[in-house]
Amino acid sequence: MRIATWNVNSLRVRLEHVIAWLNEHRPDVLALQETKLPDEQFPADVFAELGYRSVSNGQPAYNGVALLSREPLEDIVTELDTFEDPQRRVLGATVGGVRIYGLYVPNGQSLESEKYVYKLQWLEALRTQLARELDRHERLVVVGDFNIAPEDRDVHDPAAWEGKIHCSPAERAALGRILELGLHDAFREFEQPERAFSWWDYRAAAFRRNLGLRIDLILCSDAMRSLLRSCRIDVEPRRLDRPSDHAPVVADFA
DNA sequence: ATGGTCGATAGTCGA
Repeated sequence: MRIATWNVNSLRVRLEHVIAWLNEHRPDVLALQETKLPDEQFPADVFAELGYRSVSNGQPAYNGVALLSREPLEDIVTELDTFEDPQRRVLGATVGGVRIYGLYVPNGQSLESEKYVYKLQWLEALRTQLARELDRHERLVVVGDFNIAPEDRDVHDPAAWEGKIHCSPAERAALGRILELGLHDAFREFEQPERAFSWWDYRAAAFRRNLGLRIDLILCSDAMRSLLRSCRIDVEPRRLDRPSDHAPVVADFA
């Protein structure tokens, strides 16, 4: 089972990139973030032609997540049960006996921002929800744009980013508490190239200089880790014209 | 060079 995640930063703009990528890589499940589309404008028919069912949890202009799947998506959830949130950031479904969550974790903006408080509260509610899901589902995979670089090796310049948004101790601790539930960062289960990132700022030629962060993650439960065969970041779509600022991340399970 | 670029949208906000 191939599971992938991609923050597309507007599905309207990136639709042709997503279509091409689906046809080339044929994941079983693709989680999308920042679709920036209300559900009624989600191009479900386009994906259906490619053999993908889909579910959208969208809103206009901001946020928005979706799941595409070759097999039926069952028991869909669109909320964190313990966190009232008008922002559309969560989509969970069961596919072939695997519980899958696609997430767009709040950015947080800066440590002084109210959005940072919101981010940390949101992550705590996510922890509560994933604990409950693990009680019910041995096979759990949680993917998406976490807006947290787990470790300094996930940051192009750790000194410059020390204590900054995406890298602050509180954010990393919040992610750590989620991992302590019994989840594993699939990417780090394998030997990887150094300076491997999944997001590069549009400014200052950051991609060409590989000045990025690894903030797009695939987490998996113990049972899924035993099935995990590979995990990689596909930087190729970042080279295209009008790219998303994020690259897709792909994990293969037996 | 203390900015830079995108996307959604219609003057700015969010990333």
